[in-house]
Amino acid sequence: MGQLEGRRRQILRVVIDDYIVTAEPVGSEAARQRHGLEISSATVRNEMAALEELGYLHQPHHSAGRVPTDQGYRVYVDSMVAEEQVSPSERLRIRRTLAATEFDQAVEQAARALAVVTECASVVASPKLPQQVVRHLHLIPLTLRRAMAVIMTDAEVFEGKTVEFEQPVSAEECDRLSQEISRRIAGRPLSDLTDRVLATVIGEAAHYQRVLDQIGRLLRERIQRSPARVHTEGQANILKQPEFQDARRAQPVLSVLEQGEAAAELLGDDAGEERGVRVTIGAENRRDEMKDCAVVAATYYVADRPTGVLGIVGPTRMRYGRVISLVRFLADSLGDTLEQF
Amino acid sequence: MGQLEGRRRQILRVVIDDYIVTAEPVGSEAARQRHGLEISSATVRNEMAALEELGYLHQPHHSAGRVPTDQGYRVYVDSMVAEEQVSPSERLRIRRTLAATEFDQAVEQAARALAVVTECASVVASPKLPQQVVRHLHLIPLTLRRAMAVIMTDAEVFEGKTVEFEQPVSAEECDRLSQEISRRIAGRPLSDLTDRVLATVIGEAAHYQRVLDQIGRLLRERIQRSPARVHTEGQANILKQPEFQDARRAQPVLSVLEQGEAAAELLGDDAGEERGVRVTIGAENRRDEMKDCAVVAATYYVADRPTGVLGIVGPTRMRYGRVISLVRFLADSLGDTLEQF
DNA sequence: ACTTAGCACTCGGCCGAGGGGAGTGCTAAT
DNA sequence: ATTAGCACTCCCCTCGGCCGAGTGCTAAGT
Repeated sequence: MGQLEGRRRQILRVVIDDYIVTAEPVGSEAARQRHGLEISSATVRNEMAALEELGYLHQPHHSAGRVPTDQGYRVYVDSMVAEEQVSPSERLRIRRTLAATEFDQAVEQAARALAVVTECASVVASPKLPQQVVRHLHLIPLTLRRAMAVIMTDAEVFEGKTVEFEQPVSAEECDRLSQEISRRIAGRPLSDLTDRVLATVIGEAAHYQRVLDQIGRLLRERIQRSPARVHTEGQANILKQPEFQDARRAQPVLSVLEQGEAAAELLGDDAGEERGVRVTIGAENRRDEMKDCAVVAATYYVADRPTGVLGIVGPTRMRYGRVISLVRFLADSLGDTLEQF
Repeated sequence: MGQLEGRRRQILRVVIDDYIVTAEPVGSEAARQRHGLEISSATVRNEMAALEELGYLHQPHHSAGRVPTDQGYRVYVDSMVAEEQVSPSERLRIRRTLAATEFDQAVEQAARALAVVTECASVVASPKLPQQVVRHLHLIPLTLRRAMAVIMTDAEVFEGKTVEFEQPVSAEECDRLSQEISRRIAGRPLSDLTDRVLATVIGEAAHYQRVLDQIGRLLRERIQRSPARVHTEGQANILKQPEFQDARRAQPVLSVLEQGEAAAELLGDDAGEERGVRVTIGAENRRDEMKDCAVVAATYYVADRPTGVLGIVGPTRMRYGRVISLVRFLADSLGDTLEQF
């Protein structure tokens, strides 16, 4: 696809810049005036016609101004958007918010902060389980024959099914057992903990075999269903956007956001190996409910391991420069915060 | 507020029944026909005018049909709505869903189920902290000088701030300490655990004083801020309602739902001592963003102690009969589910 | 005294026409 | 290659008129 050369490029940029602010189709004269172009509106018109031909702009109807297409936004994001620095005061506010949280609320707070500053809906998919590293496992005795397993990883604490003992186990034994197991599995990623591994973990404690089996099963189930905790905030922000004034247009978008897994997928929770901010525009999204939305997402890292993914969902007409910076900043901040524990 | 006598009562009921289905102002003729009244439309008109005078109905404009007022819905809910039984197949589906969950997901699943069956937004405010009973506390060693406290109550597991030791503490010591503390505080409600109580809990272990202080502080903070975990589901359902087609009308409602505490308050998380289902209609709600909404809520009980509150938020025009039954059923089911752990 | 038929009236919603305005595409001149 | 000029297109808003649903009132009926 033809490289866009100087002036034409500039005009595309101007149109998009303008549209992002006004949410109205941009006419040739408006574009010229508002951005101080030194050429006549007729020339602008010619260029616009060419840009439409090339698929970067679209005309809602004959004799209306132009509106960017997904493809238009694509080249805008890839090569023309100026990243707006996050202001120091904002940086500070966000850092403070995160610093004040407890471990289990960091993810939630990050989502909230992101929603507030971007004025979009935010999604934070907390750690993909298989990659989390086990830190500690503890069996909390419920009765003499039952206990609940609580597992702490580097990124979250979760509790799971209760496990049953074959014979009564005292609280002290529970502790010993927990210690034993913890010591051996700590530091391994969850995905390592297959049955085989667990089986060899405690060779001697044969009569705890059943417990281990159950813990193994519990872990496996968790990992497979991988119900990556997803926090979504600021869904109501979507309704503030002019393109979503009609509830019927907004409804499918919110529905997808409400399904945690679907939302996480939008952020690219699988392909999320690459560093940096990913932008997915309109029809590029897998879900076609999202064809009028753009997703800006980044993977966050704890101790240099990709740990989770976070981002925002808004109309394709968004302030990419600002949003991209913010998403990057929040990914970094959340990573740092989690790292401190 | 004169008692409504026979026929007038019936007409109010008919109007509301009709409006709930059609979402259109109900005219005298329509009311008469669709519900087989044996009187003429003129009589119906007279009664309607009277009902309007009394404040039960409202006329959007001159020569339009009638629409129920909050007060109209109030008497409808209090004395005329026929509670629709939850169908056995639905009961079964819901029970199954809940039975299949793990402890930490029960609340979430309940919210989801409620949203699906009522087609409204659902809110489940998990346990009010002060009343939760401590089951176990465990210190997970992070380093030799830091540990994270994980507390399990009868209704949830939560982790809290890290605590710092004055001198190195081994993993085994951590366990002993956890045991010690757990044994003494287990069975008490969280609200009991003031500093004084904690101080006397372990008299001898003076050099752990600092740890206890920290745990005390942690608990107190948790209790005071009482960030009752709130799960909201089905927000997008609001957008399906004809009264919320305009995003500007829906936006404030969704905003409130997104703020967990605000949503929980709507359900009456404080006054929630009384058994049974509570219905709050339109302007009765504390938040005036909710003036077009009704809230149907119930407290759920674990082992006969009020534990949390759950309910739905929808337009005032809702199928109260069905929704009330469903909310009651889900409160019971969730209570049962939590009880099993 | 209540009910009902009849009727004039009111109001929202739905055209269809018409004017204004923004913006285009084309052509011809620079 | 650029630009001024111009006719044209289409949206949007408003206005008037019409239709229909529904009312309130009055007068007659039971």
